[in-house]
Amino acid sequence: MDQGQGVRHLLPAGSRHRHRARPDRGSVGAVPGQRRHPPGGLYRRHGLRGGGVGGARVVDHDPASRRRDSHRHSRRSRPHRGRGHRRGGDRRDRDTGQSGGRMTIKVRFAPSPTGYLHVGGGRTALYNWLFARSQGGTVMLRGDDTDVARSTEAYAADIVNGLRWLGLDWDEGIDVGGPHGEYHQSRRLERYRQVAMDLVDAGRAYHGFETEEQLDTFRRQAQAEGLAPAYDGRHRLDSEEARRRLAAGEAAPIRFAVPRPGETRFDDAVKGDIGFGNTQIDDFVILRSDGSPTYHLASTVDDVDFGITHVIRGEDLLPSTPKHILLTEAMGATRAIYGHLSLLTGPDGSKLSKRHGHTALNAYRDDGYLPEAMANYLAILGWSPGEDEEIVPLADMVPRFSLDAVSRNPAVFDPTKLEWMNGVYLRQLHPAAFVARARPFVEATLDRELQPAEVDQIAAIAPFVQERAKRLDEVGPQVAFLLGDVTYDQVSWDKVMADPSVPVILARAMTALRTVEPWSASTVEAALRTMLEERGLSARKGLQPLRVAVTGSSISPPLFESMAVLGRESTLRRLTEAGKRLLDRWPTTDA
RNA sequence: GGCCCCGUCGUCCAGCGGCCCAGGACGCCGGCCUUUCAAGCCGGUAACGCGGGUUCGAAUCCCGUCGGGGCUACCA
Repeated sequence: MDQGQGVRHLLPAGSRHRHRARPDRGSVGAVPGQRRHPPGGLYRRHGLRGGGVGGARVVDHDPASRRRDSHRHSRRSRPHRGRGHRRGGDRRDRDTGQSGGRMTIKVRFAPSPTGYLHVGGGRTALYNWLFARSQGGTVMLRGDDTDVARSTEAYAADIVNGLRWLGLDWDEGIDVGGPHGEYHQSRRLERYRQVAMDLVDAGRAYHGFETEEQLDTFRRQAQAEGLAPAYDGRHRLDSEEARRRLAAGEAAPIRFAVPRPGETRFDDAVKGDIGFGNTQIDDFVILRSDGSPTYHLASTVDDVDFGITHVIRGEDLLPSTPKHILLTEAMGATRAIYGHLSLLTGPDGSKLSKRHGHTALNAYRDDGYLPEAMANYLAILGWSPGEDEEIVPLADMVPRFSLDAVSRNPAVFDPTKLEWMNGVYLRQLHPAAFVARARPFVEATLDRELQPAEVDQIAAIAPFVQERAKRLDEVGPQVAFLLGDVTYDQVSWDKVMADPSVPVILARAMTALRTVEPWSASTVEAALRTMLEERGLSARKGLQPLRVAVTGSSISPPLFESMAVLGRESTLRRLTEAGKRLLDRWPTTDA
């Protein structure tokens, strides 16, 4: 077999040590012997005690991990995660799982282009990136497009764009190329087939001729008996007969022969020690009867071939991790370190999905969220930079990131907090940058491009919009009054303009404003305040009608600045127009 | 059903056996500021799921229980 070929040279010397248990370091409370072998609980937790006929036998072909197993520890014995421990020179070792030497870590984003980039996918990518960058490792972007029917170019493009938008980059991958040449799984089909065939030759996999009924019956029965509904290969044909049926032209998928009994365990980089009894793992299909690879095969082969050292992914893949480990080791390769991130959920606690609102990252971009805010929020959702800080730009996160500081709890995606954070980032923007970022949104509101003079007008009012906006898509409506005719907001008009004092206020304001010289926010303010005083009006009462008349809404940027930017002529025209509307007793909207 | 993961304010995070009648942030409530809306500032509300055990001492360790979630395909 040649499966190992693609990997061997990618694994630096010393990498065999990486599975060693991370030492219990320095914690006052650690009671080593006891903690490492929790009384009784461990096996029960993994379901290997009850009726444990064969008992738990570790089937493990990797000497390094066998050594690891000899002082396996429960997740509770994970090294302390406190701030003090996260700093300093020992962090690298703990994160990489190695206890000596240096290993170049390599991670991958492996989205499948069967949909838009999901916020959860973005977060996973972000954590991968943060981890790699904080460790001086490399990042790869792979296209897991084995599902030909559902994969599209458009989705693939959306994923690349979304990742870039978030501020991530990668050293090799589908769009940038790299030393491995081809990063699309759909173009590596031959390789997967070869691996599958080699596995068959080695007796680690077989052509499965079981019928749907057989499988169905098996699962139903297992379930009825309270056993794992994991197909155990009982209908597997001997290779002689299988060969015969194949030769007769029958198509059959290739299944991996899971060694049973046995146990597959691993030290998850975020969850700690996890084990599965092999009876829980079915003889899963690795190559479909049409010759295409399943996710398990393609993904595992690629992780091996591309030298991925750390597989950091969503917790939904945790139950299939033993399959990947078994496959990897059957290929003669060294397994990667796996780290499973808990899922993002909706307010109801179930996996984030469309019914919870937007799940596509691009929807947030279109709603006027800043990528900086999005990245920050996503990072904070499940990880804490410490120091009670939450506003931490991506670049600052890098040196502070640590995988074992990642939370094991699922996190509710809270758009409200995202919005708050977006406002914080919006306010931090340089005014010119704010205008530049807001411009497309204003153009979208107007449905046309902005003239240079209009951009200048917006720039003049922008600081006042910036300090109150939470999203970029609020800017258009806020500044629209500057760019064309006013549109009166019905609710505002009804609420403010009905008062009998309004016509007089409008008239006096016009008189006051006609002589203002020069025309500026401060002179306008002085003139209007004088007018207010003469009429004995409060600012609250006297200014609102002017606001509605000039901006069309009772919600607007500050009035004096708005008038200043609008200009005397337009301001007076709008006050006149509003007055006319009142006289006509025609207080409707369609201006 | 089986397996796995998870359980601190409504939400996110901190907490690593005494510094905790639990801290920060969002939200919410109240106040200040104020030309609207915001922003800002000040204050308040609110949590260790439950039961045992270990210990002088438990949010922290152990066991159990309950609850939530994920997976359980020739999808990924």
